[in-house]
Amino acid sequence: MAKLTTTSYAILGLLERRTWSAYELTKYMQHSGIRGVWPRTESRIYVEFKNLVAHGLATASEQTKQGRKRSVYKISAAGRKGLRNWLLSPEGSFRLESEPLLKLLFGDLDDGATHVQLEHMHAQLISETELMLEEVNRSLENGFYFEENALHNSQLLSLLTDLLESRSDWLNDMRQSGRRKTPKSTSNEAAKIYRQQAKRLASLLEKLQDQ
Amino acid sequence: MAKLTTTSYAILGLLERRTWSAYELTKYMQHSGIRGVWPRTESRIYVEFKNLVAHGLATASEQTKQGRKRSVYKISAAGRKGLRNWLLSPEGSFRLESEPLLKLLFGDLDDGATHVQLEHMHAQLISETELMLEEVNRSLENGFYFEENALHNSQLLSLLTDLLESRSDWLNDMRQSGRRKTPKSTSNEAAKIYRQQAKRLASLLEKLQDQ
DNA sequence: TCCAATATACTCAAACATGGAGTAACGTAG
DNA sequence: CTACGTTACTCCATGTTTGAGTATATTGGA
Repeated sequence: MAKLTTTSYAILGLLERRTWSAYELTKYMQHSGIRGVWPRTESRIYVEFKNLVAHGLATASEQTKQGRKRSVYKISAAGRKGLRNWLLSPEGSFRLESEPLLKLLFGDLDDGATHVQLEHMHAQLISETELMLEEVNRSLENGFYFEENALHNSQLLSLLTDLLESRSDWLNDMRQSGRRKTPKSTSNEAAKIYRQQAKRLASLLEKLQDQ
Repeated sequence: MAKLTTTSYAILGLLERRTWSAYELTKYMQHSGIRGVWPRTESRIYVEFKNLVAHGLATASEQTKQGRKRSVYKISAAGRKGLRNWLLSPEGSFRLESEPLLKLLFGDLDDGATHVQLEHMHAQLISETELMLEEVNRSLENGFYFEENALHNSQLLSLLTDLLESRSDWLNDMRQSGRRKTPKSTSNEAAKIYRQQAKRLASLLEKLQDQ
C-alpha cells in the first residue's frame, strides 16, 4: 500500500469540505486556489482517492448519475483525525521551479536567448494574471465555493498577487535594461548588484529575526 | 533511451562552462543559484550524465584522482548545438509548491493549524534568507565561480530577493493580524480582500499589456 | 599510531508524479 | 442521425525523489 503524501492530505482536506467524485474534484482543482500552491495532475486524483480508501481515511460508494456510474468519496472519522494531525505538523517547504529562469542563467551562452526568455516570461505572466483575475471575478460574482475558508483563501490570494507583482516589476526592469545597449559590464556590475542584495538580505534577516 | 528533459539541459548548460564529474556537480548545485530555480536531487545528476552521453551530447572519460576513479564528462559539439537550441525555445512555466501554504488553506478546520504553519513558514524563511546571504557573501569574498554569467546570476539573485521580501512582508501581516483577536469575519472580510486583489490584478494586467 | 569520522564517488529500489493516450457511455446542436 | 463535447475513468512510460547501501581515501584526535 502506498504511503500517504502531501497530495493525499490535500485531497483529504477537500474531502472534509464535501463529498466528491474524482472527476468532480479534478475539475474543481483546475481553477481553485489550491492549484497555485499544490498543482497536481488529473490522473493523480483518481489514484489518491483509492489510496485514501485503502488507508481507511475515506470511504467510496458507487452512484449512478444520469446513466453513467461513478465513485463518490466521503471522509471517515479516521480521515478527519489524520487530517487535523497533518494540519498541525510543521513540515514542508517553499519550492520554485522555472525553466525560463533556468535558461536565463545561461543567457551568456547565446545572444538571443535572454531576449526570447524574457518575452516568453512576459507572455506567461500575462496569462497567469488573466487566469487569476478571472477566478477572482468569478468568486465575486457567484460567491465563494466554500464560505468556511473564504478568508484563508483571500489571504493566500494576496500573497500570490504580491508574487505576481514582484515578478512583473523585476521583468519590467530586465526588459528595460535589455533595450538599452548592453554595457558588456560583467563582473564589476555583477559585484555591485551582489553587494546591494547582500545588504537587502541582511536587513531582511534582521527584520525577520526581531519579529 | 530516455528522452532529454529540462534537467538534462540544465546539466548540459553547466557542462558548457567546464568539465565535471557527477560528484563535483552535485556539490556545486547544492549551493549555486540554479538550486533556486531548478532544484534536483543528487542521484538524478548521475543518471542524467549517462543520458547525455547516450544522446551524444557529452562524452565520458575515466580518470583516477587520488586513488579513486571517477567519470569526468565533457560537452560535445552536438551538445553545444542542442544547448543553444534549447536556450532559444520559449517553453516551460513558473511553478510554485508549498506544503505550509496548502495547510493554511485548510486553516479553518483546526484552530491551531494557522498559527503553527505561520511560525513554521517564518522559521523557514529565516533559514532560506540566511542561506542566500551566506552564498552571496561567499561570492563577494572568493569571487564568482563563473565570471561569464555573473551578471545573469546577479539578476536572478535580485528576483529571488524580491520574492523573499514579498513573502516576508506578507507573513508579517499575517502574523500581526493573527495576534489581534480574530474578527470571525468570514465572507464579508474575504469579499473585501477579493475586491482589492481584483483591482490590483486588473491594474497589473494593464501595466503588463502596454509594456 | 590507530581509529573514527568525513569526503569522495557512486548504485539501487520503491514509490510518487506527470503527460498523454485510450475507452466508453451519455447529451446536445445542427 | 451524426458528430462533438462532457462525464468518468484506466493505463503506460518514464521522470523524479528519498533514502539506503557500497566502497575507498583522507584527516583529525586519543
